[in-house]
Amino acid sequence: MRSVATTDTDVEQAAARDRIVEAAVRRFSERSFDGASMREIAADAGVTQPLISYHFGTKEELWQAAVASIFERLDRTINDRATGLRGVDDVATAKLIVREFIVFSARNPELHRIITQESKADGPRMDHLVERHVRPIYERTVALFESLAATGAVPAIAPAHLYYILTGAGPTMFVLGPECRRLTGLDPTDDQVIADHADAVCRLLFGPD
Amino acid sequence: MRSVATTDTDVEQAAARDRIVEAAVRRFSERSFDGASMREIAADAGVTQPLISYHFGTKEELWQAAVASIFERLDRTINDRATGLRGVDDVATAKLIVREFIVFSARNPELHRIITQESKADGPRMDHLVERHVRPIYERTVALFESLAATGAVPAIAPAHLYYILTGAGPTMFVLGPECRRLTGLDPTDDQVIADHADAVCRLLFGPD
DNA sequence: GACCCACCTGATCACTTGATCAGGAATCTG
DNA sequence: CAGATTCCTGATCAAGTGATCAGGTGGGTC
Repeated sequence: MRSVATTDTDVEQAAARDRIVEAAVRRFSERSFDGASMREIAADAGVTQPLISYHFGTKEELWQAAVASIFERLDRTINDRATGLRGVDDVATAKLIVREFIVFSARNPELHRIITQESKADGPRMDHLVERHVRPIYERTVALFESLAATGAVPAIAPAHLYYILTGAGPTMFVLGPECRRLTGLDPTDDQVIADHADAVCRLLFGPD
Repeated sequence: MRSVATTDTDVEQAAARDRIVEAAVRRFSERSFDGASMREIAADAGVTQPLISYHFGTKEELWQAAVASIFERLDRTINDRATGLRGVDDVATAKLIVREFIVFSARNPELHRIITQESKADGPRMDHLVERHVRPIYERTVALFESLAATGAVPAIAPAHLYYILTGAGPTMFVLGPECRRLTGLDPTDDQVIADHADAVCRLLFGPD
């Protein structure tokens, strides 16, 4: 006999819907929208394919749910960090936020993998991604860089360029995790490697110290 | 009447085989291996789909030919630049090589688009990419960074991290060209924008001057 | 009990995919 | 001229795709 609340198996406690979203994030980020099949995602989540249609309608809507899920995780992580730093020096806060962003990208490479896949060409998914999720982050980042540049904490480089330098230099090592492992011998999931990379990026952006 | 050498149309002078490779580079880089269909590529090249099988065998081999084509272009570009700089100061040469790499990535975003697609997960195509094309470039880049770091021209950051910082910070703005256009209003194919980005990256890597 | 409703599955649809095959057309070779 | 070779196409195949539908099951309400 089992506890009352669970269904029949006990390994799969999470609601099927949540497991589907998790599997979708994994598959979409690894294999791209076209490369990931709904049957694969379903099998990964331990359900059948029509159940995905039942919960999400189309593949497109499943993708949107998956994307919303990882961006929500990013927002929560950064916001928690920012509120925890209330009252601290602005420049020190910025450094820690940048560091938190890089660590997040290392632990959740799916986010930038999906962005990279969908933003290479115009299309409805790029549209959704940019207007619904990326733009707010971009605006905040640009504002941050502008206030930092005003105090001289960061080189006087146009914010748009700084944005792509940061979102390129920070996550790429982890987005290309398997390549990195093969090419350099470093383990991109290792905490020390992640810290080293965050150090390196921060040093280039903010200077040594 | 036409010249003797051409077939029947005069717009499509290039050999069909070359046009197929060009179309394959375009489609594979934009839509990923799974997302690009051979019929689409064929139509793009103005031929039929069985002709691709005739020239290249499988889709996998077509992909390899496309990849070889862009890496060849990169090698030629960098080598031409390097030989043209024979005898120039080492640090100055390095700066110009880095700049050339960024400009190339802006004009040929397909290369990093394909790398990003295939190196997110292990697989036969990642294997091919890394061992056949990326590793030689990585080795040369690491050697360059080590000699630069020895003279203090570049911060003392482990070469593997510098490699992913450079290959991230440089090309990302152009890999995500459509996003960049939408997000920032900047045109990532504009020569001035490209030069500004190369300036910014070089300034962070090599310091101001 | 009867009813409903949220959750889930097997079967099946039309469609696209990569691959294959037989054959056509032009050019070169003897 | 005949024969071979290269380049190319239409037709077709089995396999996999996303989507849909009828039905089934268990827990809750009346």
